[in-house]
Amino acid sequence: MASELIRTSRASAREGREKVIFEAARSVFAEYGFKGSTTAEIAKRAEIPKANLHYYFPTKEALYRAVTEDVLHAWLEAASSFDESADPAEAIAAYVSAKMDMARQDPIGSRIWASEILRGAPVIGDFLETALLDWLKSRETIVRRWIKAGKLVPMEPRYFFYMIWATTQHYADFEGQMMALNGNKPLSDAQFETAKGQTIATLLRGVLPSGT
Amino acid sequence: MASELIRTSRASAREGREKVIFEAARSVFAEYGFKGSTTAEIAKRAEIPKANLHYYFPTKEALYRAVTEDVLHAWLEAASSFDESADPAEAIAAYVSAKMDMARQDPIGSRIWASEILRGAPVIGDFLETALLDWLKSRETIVRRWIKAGKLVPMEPRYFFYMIWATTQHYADFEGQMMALNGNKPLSDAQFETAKGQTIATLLRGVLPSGT
DNA sequence: GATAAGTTTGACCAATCGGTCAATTCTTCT
DNA sequence: AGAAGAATTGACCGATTGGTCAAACTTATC
Repeated sequence: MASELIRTSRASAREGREKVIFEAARSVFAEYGFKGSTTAEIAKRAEIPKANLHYYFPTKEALYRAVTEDVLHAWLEAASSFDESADPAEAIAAYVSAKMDMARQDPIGSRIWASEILRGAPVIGDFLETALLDWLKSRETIVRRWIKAGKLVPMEPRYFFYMIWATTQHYADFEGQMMALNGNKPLSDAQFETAKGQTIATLLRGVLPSGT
Repeated sequence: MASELIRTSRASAREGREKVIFEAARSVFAEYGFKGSTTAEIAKRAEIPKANLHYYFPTKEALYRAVTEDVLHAWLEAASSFDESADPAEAIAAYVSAKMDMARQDPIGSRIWASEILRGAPVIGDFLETALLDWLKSRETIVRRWIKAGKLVPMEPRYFFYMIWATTQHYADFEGQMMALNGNKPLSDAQFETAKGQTIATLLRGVLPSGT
């Protein structure tokens, strides 16, 4: 009983320390990519000695993999918000909205993803060719069905998803550029909501048949 | 006369060697970012000894600055293809087309840009706050005029440009992801033309008043 | 063909890299 | 209190980093 509580407390203390390192690693990897990141810098941001970091994560690569898998997990969660049972406008709006919110709440995750792709996706390559491809194929089928039903304009679904991914990713990856264009301040909540609403509106108007 | 010719020949030989190093540097910087890149790797891709690289470019930073300024130059050229005298549909189509072609022809340049932004734009920061901001402001004015004239749907022009930048950039930066989703082959010319046409069509339908 | 300038290169340097290790301190359990 | 394990840390290791340098080699000029 007591031992269990204590073990739990110890375990949760460990979890806490792991999380501090994990978050430090996320920010460094997002900024410098895998090669450009150093365990010394990660340890510094986590405010622990470097040797202690290697006690929790034996290698830089192990830490990077942990961070990357977490990003994958978040991606899959957002992906599930594309609902085939809904009508196209609702499904697209919900999906874009979820991805925009993700970019807003976790820009670092998006940047790690971008950094991985830029480097040739050595770690998430498998995921792209399997889970992501499966997801895309199944959604293409849905979109094609909607097109046939006259609910969407004729198009190649794939490139439409690329537009969605591009735009939502942009709000995370190019935050620095947007800040420079916004008086060196990040987008306010109001600005972001405007951007999100307008993005959804433009995309929907772009693929919904006129007169809808 | 002879001396001039010879000097020219020597100078052009130098130019040629500089270009080899320059291109090697572009590919390495695009892949690993500034911090993750090494002069050894750049020298290897340029097929020269590292010491020789430092003869032409004294420091890694000098080489990176040269590469970055070149990217800026290309950006400005594409920017000029947004023609205020044209009608909105034409101006937007021409601009998106130019940016898509740029992403296709020089994905490495786009990736260097992205990598810079991810790292907080230490080198091109000034450019973003001056030239890019000026460009954006002037184009916002034009777009607002079009909106007032009823030629475009009401919107915040800024976020529309973000959509354009995002999408075009995506075709360069996420080529790896698109390849993974395309049987590990890059987009064919035909696929790319389809993507480009569809992107332009969707964006135009998204901002042109219905019945246009 | 001698001289000077421009170019190439292996050897080398201090600093930093990812990672190890043994000594120490802290926690938990009996 | 004391044994046993978990966690912490400074010192250290070989490899790699950006960059230097002097010696050798080319090229252009008289």
